[in-house]
Amino acid sequence: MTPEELSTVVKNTLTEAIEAGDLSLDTLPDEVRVERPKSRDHGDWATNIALQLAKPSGMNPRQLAELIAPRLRDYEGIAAVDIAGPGFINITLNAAAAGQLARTIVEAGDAYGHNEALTGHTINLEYVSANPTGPLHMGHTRMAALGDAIARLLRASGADVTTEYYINDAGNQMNVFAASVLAALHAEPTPEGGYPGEYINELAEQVAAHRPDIRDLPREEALPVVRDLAYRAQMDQIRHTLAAFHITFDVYFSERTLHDEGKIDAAIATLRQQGHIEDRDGAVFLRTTDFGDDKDRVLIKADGEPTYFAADAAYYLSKRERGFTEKIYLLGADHHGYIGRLKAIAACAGDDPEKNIEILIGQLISVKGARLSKRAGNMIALDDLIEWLGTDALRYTLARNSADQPLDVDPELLRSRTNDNPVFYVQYAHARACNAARTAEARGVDRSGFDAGLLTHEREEELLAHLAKFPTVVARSAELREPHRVARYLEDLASAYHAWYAVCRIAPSATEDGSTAEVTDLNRTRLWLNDATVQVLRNGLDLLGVSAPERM
RNA sequence: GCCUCCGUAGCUCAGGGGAUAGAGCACCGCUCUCCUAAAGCGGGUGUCACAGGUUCGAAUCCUGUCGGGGGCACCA
Repeated sequence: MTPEELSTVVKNTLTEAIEAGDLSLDTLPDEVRVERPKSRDHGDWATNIALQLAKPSGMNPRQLAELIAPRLRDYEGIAAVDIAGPGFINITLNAAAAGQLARTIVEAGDAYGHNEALTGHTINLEYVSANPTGPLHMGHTRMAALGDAIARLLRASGADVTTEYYINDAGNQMNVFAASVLAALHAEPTPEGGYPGEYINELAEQVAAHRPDIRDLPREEALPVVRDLAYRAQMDQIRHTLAAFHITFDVYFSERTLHDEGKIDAAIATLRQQGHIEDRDGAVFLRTTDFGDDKDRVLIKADGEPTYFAADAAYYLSKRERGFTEKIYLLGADHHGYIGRLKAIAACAGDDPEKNIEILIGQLISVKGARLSKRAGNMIALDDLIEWLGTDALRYTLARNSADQPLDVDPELLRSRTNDNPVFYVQYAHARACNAARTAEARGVDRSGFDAGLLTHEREEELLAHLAKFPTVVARSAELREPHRVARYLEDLASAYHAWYAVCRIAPSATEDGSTAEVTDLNRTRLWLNDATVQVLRNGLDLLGVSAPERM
C-alpha cells in the first residue's frame, strides 16, 4: 500500500464520519498528507489531519482523531491505529498489505511513479539557449542538466512538454563573431571586443574547408559568408555536445526568423493595439511598469533598430500563439533581472503572469572557485567536462544540488570513483541488484511464487516504505521543479537497499559441493522485492537522465 | 540604493508549518570460505546567522538587522 492509497482511505473515513453525522465540516481538504514518521515507534505512516481539521470542525484534535481511528482500524490491510501526541494518527500496516507493493511496482514497470497532476497542461520549457558564438561551457551545463530533468519530471506528471532552445542568431554579436573568425582565417589577432579562444581557430578551419577561396575574397564580401558558415558549424557542434549529454530539444527556435518574418513588427503592432506602447524621445517603449517592472523597456531604439527585448516580446507571443498554457524559462542567476520584464510581457500580451509564465533561476556554477567566461577565453567546454568526468557523474551531480544554491564543482572530487560521488552509490545499488537477480535465477529462483506476508524483516519493511514514497517524491519534485529531490530520494533508497541486501539473502546459498539449497517462496518473494527496487532505481535515474548500468 | 539567492554538525549540503532537526565526507572500531566490501554495522556533534511577530505548534511563514553570492543598459 502506498501513502497515496492510504491518503484516499483516510479521506474516505472522513466522508463516512460526515455522512454519519459525527463530524461537521464545510469542505474536505483537497489533500490528506500521509507521511513516513521519523521514528519507527510512530508506526509505518502518520497523518496530521486531525490537527489540521481541529479548527474548522470545532473539535479538539485528539477528539477528532478518536473519531477517525476506529474507522481506519476496520480497513483491511491496516494492522493498528494509534493516536499520539497532540493528535497524530499513526498507522501500522500488516505485512501482507505492505509487501504487496513489490508486485504492484513490478507490474507497473516504467509507469510506477507517474501521476496525472499536470494532465491537460501544454508546457513550453526553454533552457540553455546559449549564444551560437561559442561552445557550451560549465554555466550552460547546469541549466542543461536541470532543464532536461525538469522536462522529464513534468512529463512524468502527465504534462505535454515541448523543450525549446532559443538561438540568438541576430544582432551585432554575430558580426563580432564573424569578424573574430575572419581574423583567425587571416592569422590576425582577435579584434577589439571579439571572441578569443582556441575554438575560433577551429571554426576558421571548418569555414576554410567549406570555402577554400575564403581568404582570397574581399573582407566585406567574406564576412557574411564566414558568419553563416561559422554559425552553422558552431550550432552543429552545440547539438553534438548536447547529444553527448543525452539531451535533445524538440524545437530550436531562431531569433533571426522573428526579424526576417516580420514577427517583431507584428508583435509591436499587437501590443500597440492592446494599449501598452508609448512613443517617447524617438524610441518605442513597452510600458512594462504597468505590470510591476522597474522601468519601461525600449522595443525600438531611437536609431530605428529593434532591441533584444523586442525579440523577446515577439518570441513570447510566438509561444503564446503556439498554444502553450505555461511558458517556463530556466535562466541563470545573471539573468534574474529579466524576471520583471518577462512577466510584464506576459501581462501586456493578456496572460496571467502568475500562471502562464514561470521563470526559474539557477544559481551560478564555478569550478574550483574560478568563474568561467567565454569572452575571457578561460572557459571549460562542456565537451571537455563530459570527456573528463563522464555524462552520468556530471548530470547526477548537477541534478542533486538545489538550483537555488551556488555550486562549486571540484573536478578532482568528481573524478574520483569513491563514495564522495553519490552517483556511484546509487548506480552501484542498481548494478548490485541486477547481479543479485542474475545469481538468484542461476540458482533456480523464479517468479512463480509471491507471498507478500513473508516480507517481515525490519529491513524489508524499511525498503518497502522507501519504495512506497517514490510517487510522492516525483509529484512533489515536478510541482516544485526541483529535480534534486529525486536524487536525494534515490540515495536514501539505495541506502535502504544496501542495508536490506546485507542481511536478507535473495538467492539460496551455494554449498561446498556446488549444489544450492532448496528454493523457497521466501527466495521468490524477495526476488520480486529486488525487482521492484531495480525498477524504482531505474525510473528515478531515468528522470535525471542518468543511466542505470546492469553491471559495474 | 533597488531586486534576487543563500546563512542548518568540523566540511559539503538535505529538510521549508508538526513528534527526539538528518545524510555524505572527515575521525575511531568491527563485518567478506557468503547474491558485487563501489557495501553494511556501531561510536557524537548543533545558539538551524540575529531580533521581533503570526500560530495550539516555527529551522520552516511574515518584518527587520547582520554577513556572503549574483544582478541593475536605447548591449547582445
